[in-house]
Amino acid sequence: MAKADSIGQLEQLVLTAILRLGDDAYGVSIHSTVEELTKPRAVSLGAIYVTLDRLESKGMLTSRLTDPTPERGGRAKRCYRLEALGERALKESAVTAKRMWDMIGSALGGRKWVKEY
Amino acid sequence: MAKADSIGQLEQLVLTAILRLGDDAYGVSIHSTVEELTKPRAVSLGAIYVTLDRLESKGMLTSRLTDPTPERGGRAKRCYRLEALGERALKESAVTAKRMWDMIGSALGGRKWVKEY
DNA sequence: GCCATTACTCCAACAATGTAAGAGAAATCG
DNA sequence: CGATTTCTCTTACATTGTTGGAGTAATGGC
Repeated sequence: MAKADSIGQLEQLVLTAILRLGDDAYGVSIHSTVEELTKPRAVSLGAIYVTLDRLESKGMLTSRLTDPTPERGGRAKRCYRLEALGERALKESAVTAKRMWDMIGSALGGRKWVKEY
Repeated sequence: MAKADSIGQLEQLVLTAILRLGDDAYGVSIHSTVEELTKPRAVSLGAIYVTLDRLESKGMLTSRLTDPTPERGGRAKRCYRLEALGERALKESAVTAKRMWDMIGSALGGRKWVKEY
């Protein structure tokens, strides 16, 4: 393994989406939440599933299959749940991200250096 | 190339350090600034140089060799300068990082969920 | 029942990035 | 000169990112 429990960018984004989505975190909803974060950059659905698999095998999250919903095409979903290990890794990487944001802000003079967002 | 101008985690950290260091951005100083951000996680010097090379070949930064300083062992340094392309990529990824931070914060109830930092 | 359609999951192959470990060059000090 | 210190750069490999498409279920209309 690379190191303790470091995670990559997409992994962070995926964990964040799961945290936010709570009980309704499954492939497609996670995908759209992630794209909300990376906008305007797109992310393919496949990338999400691959990342989900890897995070699960690292023990950062667990999954279960739900019953199909009575919607057109609504088939069974695999819902994910954030585990303690995953939450810890997410928080740690978020702190680094925040420090970076602050450093950039102060280096650029504290003024608003970005209008979007 | 992966996509437009997306950059990885270490790349973001390195660009941030260069922005912050201004005229004194070279391998060793960048390394210590990056570790200040990732603390308590360590990063090897080699990782920094490799990343610097890659960023330079992408046109995100340029470098020049400086004259040696009159210090014990003070040899010539290769100083880096952030180019427009790099600054743009950094800002973009920083915005995503900030959105993630905010989403985590609101998902966790707005309370202070981390004491360190 | 069948078929078109929709929502969703998962795999395989490849590209980019992250990381460690160590070799090697240049300068100062005694 | 030789020891020491600061710094750069390379190699080799591990992990993560990304795409594109295959495959499975369920619904609704005919």
